[in-house]
Amino acid sequence: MSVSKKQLILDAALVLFVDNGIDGTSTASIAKKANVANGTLFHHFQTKADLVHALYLMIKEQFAQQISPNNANGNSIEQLASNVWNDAIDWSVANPNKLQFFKLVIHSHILSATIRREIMNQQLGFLEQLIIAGQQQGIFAQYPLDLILDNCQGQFLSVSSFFIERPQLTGDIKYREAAFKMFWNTLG
Amino acid sequence: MSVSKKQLILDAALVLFVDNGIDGTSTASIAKKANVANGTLFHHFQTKADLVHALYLMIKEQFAQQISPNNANGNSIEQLASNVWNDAIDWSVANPNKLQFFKLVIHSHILSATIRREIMNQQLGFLEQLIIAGQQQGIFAQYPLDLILDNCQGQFLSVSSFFIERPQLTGDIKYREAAFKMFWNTLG
DNA sequence: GTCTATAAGTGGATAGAC
DNA sequence: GTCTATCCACTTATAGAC
Repeated sequence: MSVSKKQLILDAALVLFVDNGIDGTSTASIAKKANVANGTLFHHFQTKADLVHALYLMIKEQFAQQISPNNANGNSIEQLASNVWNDAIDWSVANPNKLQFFKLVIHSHILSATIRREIMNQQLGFLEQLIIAGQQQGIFAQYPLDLILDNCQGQFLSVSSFFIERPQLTGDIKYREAAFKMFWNTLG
Repeated sequence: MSVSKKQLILDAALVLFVDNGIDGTSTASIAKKANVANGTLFHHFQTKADLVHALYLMIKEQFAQQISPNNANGNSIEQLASNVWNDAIDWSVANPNKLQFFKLVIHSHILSATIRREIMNQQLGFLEQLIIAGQQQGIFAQYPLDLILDNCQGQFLSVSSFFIERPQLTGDIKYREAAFKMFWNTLG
């Protein structure tokens, strides 16, 4: 067995959640798509909400790994911001289901409001540092940080979805540059 | 009877949808909260999806009425944009459930993808005109219109939610001006 | 139009053998 | 860990009396 049943369940769940919504996907259908027995699913995940949360944590880790700026030294704020933004967009386009799942989780009621808020904060930690640095250097306007972060998340989710729905535009430099420019202008 | 049963059902549905999600709300619970029999609900709305759609149409009409710029003449683009943006934020803060319901519908799978896309386009019609005018006057950058619209919707939904979750900041001029500035900067 | 009663099916979750 | 079999509460929607 090359892939664990637990992983098969998570993989099947992701596809079904994106296609039918989280509430619109039954645990039975997940087990069936994963070629796993119903009971096996509940052996690995106590409840459906636990499954959703575990799937989120798995994807979040992958996302964070791709996005975290690994060579911050010597780059301008704008270059750093461009790297982070475009890495995030690239990740979304390469993993459309995972980005869509993020959106589903944020708006779903299956996880508590507390967990959903925690989700958002964790995901934007790196961005927060960058904005604070930019404000200290006088590059960015002194808008309230919490408002900036919510605004940026809104832009990221909507623009990611835009590119996911139009794969032929992903490599279009005019669109890609415009997307970053709009994001960047927001901060100034 | 001052309010029709149909309206009572719509009112009850809105509250329950926002609290528990659309899929998380049963038709039985809607009927119960509306003090109406189960069968009455299905007399007025053939299916649950029909009820959701009808509720959306009702709210959309109210929103459009508040937002549509009624005195476009003689104002600068920036003044027009400010009016539209702040009217939209004011409406959201005054009708938090209705704004949250918009978000639920956009991300719900209960309505077909076609209808959801139509929803977005309709809601941003007035904004499209304003952006085109601004581009023609050279005030805005020549970013692709479809990308701008998706970006703006993302900003509006996230910033509206921000103010709804923090009512004490609604009247805070620093926050309100920052919110508009960020939106406005995006376009330049 | 409104009600009661109920159909017909699905949901998440459990028990217990292997 | 994995499976089969099953419980039972709940869901959307309908039938038919008033």
